[in-house]
Amino acid sequence: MPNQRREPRSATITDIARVAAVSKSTVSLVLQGSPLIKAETSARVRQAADTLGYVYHRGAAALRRQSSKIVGMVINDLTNPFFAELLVGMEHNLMEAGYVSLMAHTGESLETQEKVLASMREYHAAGLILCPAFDTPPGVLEAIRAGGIPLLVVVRPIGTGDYDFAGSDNEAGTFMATEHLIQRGHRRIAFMGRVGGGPVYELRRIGFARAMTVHGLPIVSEWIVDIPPTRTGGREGIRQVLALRDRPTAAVCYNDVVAFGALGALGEQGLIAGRDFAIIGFDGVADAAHSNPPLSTISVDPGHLGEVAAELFLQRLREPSTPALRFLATPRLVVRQSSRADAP
Amino acid sequence: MPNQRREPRSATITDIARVAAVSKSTVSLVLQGSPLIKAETSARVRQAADTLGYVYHRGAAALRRQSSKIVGMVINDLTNPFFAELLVGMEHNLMEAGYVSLMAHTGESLETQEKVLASMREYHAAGLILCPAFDTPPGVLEAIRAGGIPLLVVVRPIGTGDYDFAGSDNEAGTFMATEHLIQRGHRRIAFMGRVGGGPVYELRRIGFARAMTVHGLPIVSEWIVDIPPTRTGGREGIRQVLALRDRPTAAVCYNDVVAFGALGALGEQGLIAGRDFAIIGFDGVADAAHSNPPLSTISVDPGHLGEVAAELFLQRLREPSTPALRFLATPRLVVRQSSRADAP
DNA sequence: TACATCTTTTGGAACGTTCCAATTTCGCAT
DNA sequence: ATGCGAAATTGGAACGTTCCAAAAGATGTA
Repeated sequence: MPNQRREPRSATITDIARVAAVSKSTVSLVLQGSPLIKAETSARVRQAADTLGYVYHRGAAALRRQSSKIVGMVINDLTNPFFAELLVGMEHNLMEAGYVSLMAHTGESLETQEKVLASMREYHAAGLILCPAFDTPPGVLEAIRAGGIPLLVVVRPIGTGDYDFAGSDNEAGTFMATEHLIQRGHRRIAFMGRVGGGPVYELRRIGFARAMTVHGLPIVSEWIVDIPPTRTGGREGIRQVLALRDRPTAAVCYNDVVAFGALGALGEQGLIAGRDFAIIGFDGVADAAHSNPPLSTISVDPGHLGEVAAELFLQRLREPSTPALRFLATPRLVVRQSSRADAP
Repeated sequence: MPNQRREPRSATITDIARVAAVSKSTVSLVLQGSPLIKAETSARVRQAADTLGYVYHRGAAALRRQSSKIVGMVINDLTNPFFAELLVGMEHNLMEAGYVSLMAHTGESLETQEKVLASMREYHAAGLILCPAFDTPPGVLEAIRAGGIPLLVVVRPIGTGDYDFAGSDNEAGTFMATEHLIQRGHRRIAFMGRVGGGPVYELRRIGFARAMTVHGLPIVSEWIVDIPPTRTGGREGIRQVLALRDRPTAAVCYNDVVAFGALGALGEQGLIAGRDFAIIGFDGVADAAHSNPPLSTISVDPGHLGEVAAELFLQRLREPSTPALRFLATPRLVVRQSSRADAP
């Protein structure tokens, strides 16, 4: 019989006051650790609180002082380990700072994103961290800003306004990735991602294209493979690439998840990445070190990015009216098996 | 200049009352959709609320009616896709039911778990869903129960008390897995996981052992490989297994993550899972379908398990004093490449 | 017109805190 | 004893809701 024996009513500050024979104001001060209260009284109050099994009512406190320790986190896709690791990093540092995360998952649906954002407003979060769903219109930001609530956008920029943002240098990343493959001797290189997949995609594709151009290599339009940015997409992409006449010998993937799909599809064809074909991903999720074969990638260290994002956010909370903060993680090339062999 | 232009003070029910020339009681009733209020008045109130940009203050409401729509979710390891998918499933159904998730990540640390549980109590969550960290002592449950707050334990049972629980039939799962390998002709089969890794490990090992025994196969103690239940652990495990004299031809892995590590390590040795060695995982995470090679696994459909868990929890909230609820997902054998070939 | 009944609206006390202003208590010098 | 400044404590209003009991309005009946 679980959840039986429910307390008659949980103890309040007033109950403590009665037991400790002081006023509730005193109790409040003690609980806040005020130096105004005599040590002796303070001890008595704490004792009473203990025996009553008192638990602080953050809701009531938040109502009175107009501020909460809740931060709303809106995440687009937790099944992508990149976002999971990012979330863990953010949550960790926020918790460290005494905040607690009201989390909502949008699954890339604009509709649910709209819904949860409204909901977070009702909970009077101290601020919002948003990993926007694909194609989030700038109006969404305006709506939040109009509410006067601190907002940090993560990973995917939205529109052109100036808001706090933490992400990574996508163009530099794919530039490095592509250059790495070129240095391995590859000349026909594919780029696999969702065409029109927003600014992140755009920048990554541009970085790819720039590296190709800089090294005097042609960019064949068929090499820009249009697939959903998922594992399935990656599989599909490799199938398309392998079917091309004059087929590429390497592929830069939009992200690690796509790359994982690609590794799988190669294996299916009896090919080994890093021997028969080169694959490089983007993000640097933990799994990349353990895939088959281990995946070369452009790492932005998602966990760390999350922690930095949290710091940025906390800074914003401390300083509500300071110019827009912006952080771009510098990506790092991590070479593993999947791109190790030279081009044929 | 973000977050500027902050509203003087956000509109309250009283403001609406003034504008609509009614009492705040009326406004409250309207907002609750009470049928008591005349349609005409109701419209007027709603209109006023709109123009004021009113946003409902859930905190205040929760304080007054002693109940909240917050559910605390304590998750041990989001970097394991199993838990990420589980979380997504739970969160989805809870949101559907109008609840919002206060999420905290413990990273398998008992200390932070203790801390976040205390914190959730302060937020007066309507209930708690706990994916316990490894080796969580039963005392933790008692503490929560003493607070009289509905609790659902997920995935990992704790001690012997009767509390609401949602998990899967672990023994049946590894039994199936092992039997599947045996039917493929394997006779020397390893089991890789963290020895002493709690009840889930125990049951999975027992299922494995039972299948071996039932089919008259010996269980060699060296085949029970002791590794951390992570990707790295999986790599390490395969290395150990391959080094054994009389080496096994197949391995049942504690979970999919271990299996992924195993696939990677096999590849490193130039071996292909499903041709040179058979691997089967446990959990059925989405990635399993896309690994290299695709991973055979005992699927409990984590997303679905999450949804069911949420339903169980909601039922508990509706019926606070009903006997302990218990759900065990029936695992399903999913055969993919990694175990497809027959034993040599 | 007066009364009963039903519908609609409302005052105000809660919920558990915080914090200002005011009060009491204390220690100490006169 | 008395006064006085500092230290310690306290009363009570506020935060934005809900909801009970009661009041007010509307409608119908005798």
